[in-house]
Amino acid sequence: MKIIFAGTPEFAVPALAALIEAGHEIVMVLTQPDRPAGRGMKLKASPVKLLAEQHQLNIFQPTTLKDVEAQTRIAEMNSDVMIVAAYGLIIPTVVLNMPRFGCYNIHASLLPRWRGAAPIHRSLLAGDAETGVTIMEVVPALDAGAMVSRDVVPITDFDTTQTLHDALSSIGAKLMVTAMATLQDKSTLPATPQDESLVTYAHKLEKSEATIDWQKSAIEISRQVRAFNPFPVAQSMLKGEVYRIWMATAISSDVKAKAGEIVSVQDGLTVACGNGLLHITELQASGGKRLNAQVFVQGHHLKIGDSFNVA
RNA sequence: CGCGGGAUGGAGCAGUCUGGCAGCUCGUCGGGCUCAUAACCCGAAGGUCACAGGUUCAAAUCCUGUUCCCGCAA
Repeated sequence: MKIIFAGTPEFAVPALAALIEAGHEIVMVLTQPDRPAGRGMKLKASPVKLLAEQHQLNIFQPTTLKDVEAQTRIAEMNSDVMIVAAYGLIIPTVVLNMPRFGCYNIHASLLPRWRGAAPIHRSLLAGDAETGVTIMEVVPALDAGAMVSRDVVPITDFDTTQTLHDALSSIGAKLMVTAMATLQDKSTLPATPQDESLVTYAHKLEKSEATIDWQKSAIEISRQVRAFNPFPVAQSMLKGEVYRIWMATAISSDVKAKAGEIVSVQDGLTVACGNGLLHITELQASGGKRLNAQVFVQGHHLKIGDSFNVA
């Protein structure tokens, strides 16, 4: 089939790769314009663009899809279907209607739960027992289209946004390839509408949510740490320095100590919370690399009784 | 040239301000203790202090340039 692929970050890469592998004709790849990013603020190409370049695909990076010139270029493709995976630009209705079989999206949650920008983070933060991927029709309203297929992934106490992201993006790629095979075969894809009464929204992460409040329970803090790995990373102040906490698990315990206080430096770092203890296994000092907590302790001379700022 | 931190035996760090014997916590190797151990005791090896130049009687330390790593911001 003649496919237009619209995606930007790493999440979308496996899907594009799988569609190429499946033998579809990718007539155009839409991705966000190169932006200044990283240290030095050099222009940086999106992960999807890098893959598209490797396969010498037709790349299009408009700043907006609202102007007629961009819309004309897309219309000229005479595509069968458009696939959207974390593209990041609003797609006007006129563009949604261009491909013969319409427009399909890969979304990293079990819709209708967690529509919106940060579904993986929010499901982890909320302590959901499971998450997943949904393939659905793209409609003008945000992530509100009828659902074509889905797959469920359990969330463990050791999952992070990183691990779920990787798992979900590869599942999404498989589901989309299957969906496209059905569409090619039957020229139609059955879809069931979302139950509007179960809708929740996954709002974008705010930087201010990254600071740990040690008065919360260890379970909540552990979720926060894992939800914020690999970005923007949970952090806390100690002796005037910022430390980024990369990985931590909750321990239930009766140990009495003030919230934020270090209660053990054996086998990593253990810190008292409002309820229970947080066992930190990986962290990073400013200017330093992320380190296994045991190794970290050897050089940083932290003592029992040292305390992180409570919030 | 967006802002800032860093590079020191295999790992993580101190020492740099105020120039004067290369240190700490581990790891590794050897020995001891032990029924035994990731425990404890004794000992040893392991360094171009990122690279290049400069100042000095003397540079990890002060000055100049370069490379690489990290955080912020986006």
